[in-house]
Amino acid sequence: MTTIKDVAQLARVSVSTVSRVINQNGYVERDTYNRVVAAMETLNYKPNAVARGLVIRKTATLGLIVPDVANPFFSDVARGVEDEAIENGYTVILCNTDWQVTREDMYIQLLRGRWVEGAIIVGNRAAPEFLMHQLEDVPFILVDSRPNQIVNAVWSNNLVGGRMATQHLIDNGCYRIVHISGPEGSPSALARREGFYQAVLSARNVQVSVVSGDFRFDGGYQAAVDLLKCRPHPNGIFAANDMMAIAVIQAANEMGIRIPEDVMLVGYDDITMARCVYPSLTTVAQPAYDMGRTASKLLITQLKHGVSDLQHVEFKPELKLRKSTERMS
Amino acid sequence: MTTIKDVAQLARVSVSTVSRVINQNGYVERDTYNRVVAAMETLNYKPNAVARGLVIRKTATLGLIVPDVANPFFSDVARGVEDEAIENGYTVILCNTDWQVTREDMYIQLLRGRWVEGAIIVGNRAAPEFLMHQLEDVPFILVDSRPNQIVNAVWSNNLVGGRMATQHLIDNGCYRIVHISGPEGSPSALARREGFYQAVLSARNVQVSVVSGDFRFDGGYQAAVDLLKCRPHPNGIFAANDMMAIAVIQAANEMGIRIPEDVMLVGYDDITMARCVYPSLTTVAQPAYDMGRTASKLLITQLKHGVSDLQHVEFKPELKLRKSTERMS
DNA sequence: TTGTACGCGTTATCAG
DNA sequence: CTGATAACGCGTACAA
Repeated sequence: MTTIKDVAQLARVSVSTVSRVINQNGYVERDTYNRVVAAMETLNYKPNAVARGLVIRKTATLGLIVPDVANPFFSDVARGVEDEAIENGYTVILCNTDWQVTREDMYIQLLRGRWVEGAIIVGNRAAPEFLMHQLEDVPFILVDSRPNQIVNAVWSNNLVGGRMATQHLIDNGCYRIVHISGPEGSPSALARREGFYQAVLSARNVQVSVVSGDFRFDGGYQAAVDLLKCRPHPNGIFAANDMMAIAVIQAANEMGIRIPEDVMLVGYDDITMARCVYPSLTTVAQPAYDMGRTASKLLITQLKHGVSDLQHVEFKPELKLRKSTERMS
Repeated sequence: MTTIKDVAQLARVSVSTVSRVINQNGYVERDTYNRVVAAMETLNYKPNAVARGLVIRKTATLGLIVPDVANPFFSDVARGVEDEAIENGYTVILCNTDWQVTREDMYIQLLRGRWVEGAIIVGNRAAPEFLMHQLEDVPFILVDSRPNQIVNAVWSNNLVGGRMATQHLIDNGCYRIVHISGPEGSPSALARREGFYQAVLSARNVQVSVVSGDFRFDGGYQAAVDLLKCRPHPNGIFAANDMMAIAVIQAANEMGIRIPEDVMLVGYDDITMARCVYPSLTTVAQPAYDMGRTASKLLITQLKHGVSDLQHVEFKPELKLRKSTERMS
């Protein structure tokens, strides 16, 4: 391990001089500068970010809390976050909560201890007030969360999205509609469900029900099998995300139930695969990568230029029409 | 910001005593212990991991370098890595290289500076010798890399996998076979391609060619369109990963080319979606999550119990037969 | 233009 | 059982 001291010794200067050339501040003569640079080279010296962080009280790291990176939506968000971060010299710590508030909380404590400069919290379960309290003075931004007026957030309107999806089923003549919802406590899942209720409430002659899923393939598959076993089975399904919708397709295929003839299906997220499954999946699109990137950018801007006004960026959900809701006749 | 000093003051003890109760080492009387705990509670004190890291020279963080977390294979690996890490008190820093060695190198430098205790490098481009030099004394493990005898690694045999995939096409009567390869420099892509060559070499009367892809949907799509425009177009395609294979399906569908009737298709990875696309995708499976988890565990074991022997874990690739290579007649 | 000395928040080594 | 005190590696007044 080579330290600034070793460099100083080799270059026959003091540590402060070395520090000056590293940070490009203060005056240092051309000659000494070169000696120092040479010394750093030969020693293959890398400044120690830990020690440095301790004194300047900045770590140049961000915490990223997502429910599950293995979920395509969140992994896209994560990629956006990291891309923006690294371009600005920040590093990101990855945390998976599986939608458990206890894990969310655990990670927040951990990140605080690690002195992250800011946090990006995706699909959070905990209330914003609670988060503010837990994070204390570390700035953070919510992604894919419930809208609120008190903390920074980038989101897309899941209420409207859920309504659009459901309305689309109604418009296509579905009258036994079920919603496979996301995990309890996922704000976006909640909003989508609310949108579902709003849409069916203003419709007439539709039977509706909601079963709970977990945003994962397996959970969606189970729900779908149970659902499609019923007689009569639903003729319209709105799955709270694409993973579960695709699971529905899988289950339907195996059970010999045709989509869209026997049951129409709408998903949410518009992950890459949505257009490649069979039948291709009608879904509500959200720009995952951009959402992550935007959140990261907003947070970093705040970190660099001091506290700013409350930032709210809203992306519009967009219904992508595909085969899974195409009327046949 | 509250420090150990504040706690000490409030509890009317010295910082060393507070340190003792935090780290559960040394003797401390029941009474003082309680006072200290109480003080920590009321001040909402969190030990500072940065300062702590500086003195004990450990940061309890791992670096995770992947080509692209947005790729389902790598995001599964990432999830496995993080799960094992957090259970052992480690935190992980996420890095995306897009298969660029310069970025790989950049991140390694960065991680070294951050004093990560170990690194997990997935799908690395750089040579192991180079990595050893760059990482110096920070232990690391390779995932999904080219087999070698000098560094720790967990991998699945991509050579065999590639051969299996290709042989399967040959066995099904394909005689104009093309391989859409992964990005140049991806070790797994290279090995799969080699497996492809081995298989076709021992076959007779097959025309073969290789076009280069990038492991991404868009690249695969482009390649597929170009390929399927040819007359006569190939009647067997082995795509180096599922994302590209699914892109092939998409392109074929759009061009009115039937799979498997007109062209058979094999992918690689067996991502969740592989069974849900239409036609369902024959592919070579690798246990992404387990690979990540195993790598993480091996690395951590080494970190905890000191340097150990060279570790090589090999997972067996497994051909999953599905519709995309089903003979029709 | 350069060097000295102190402090960042913690742990660890000693005395007591 | 407890308390000073010296590190850890680096940035930065302040002095020279």
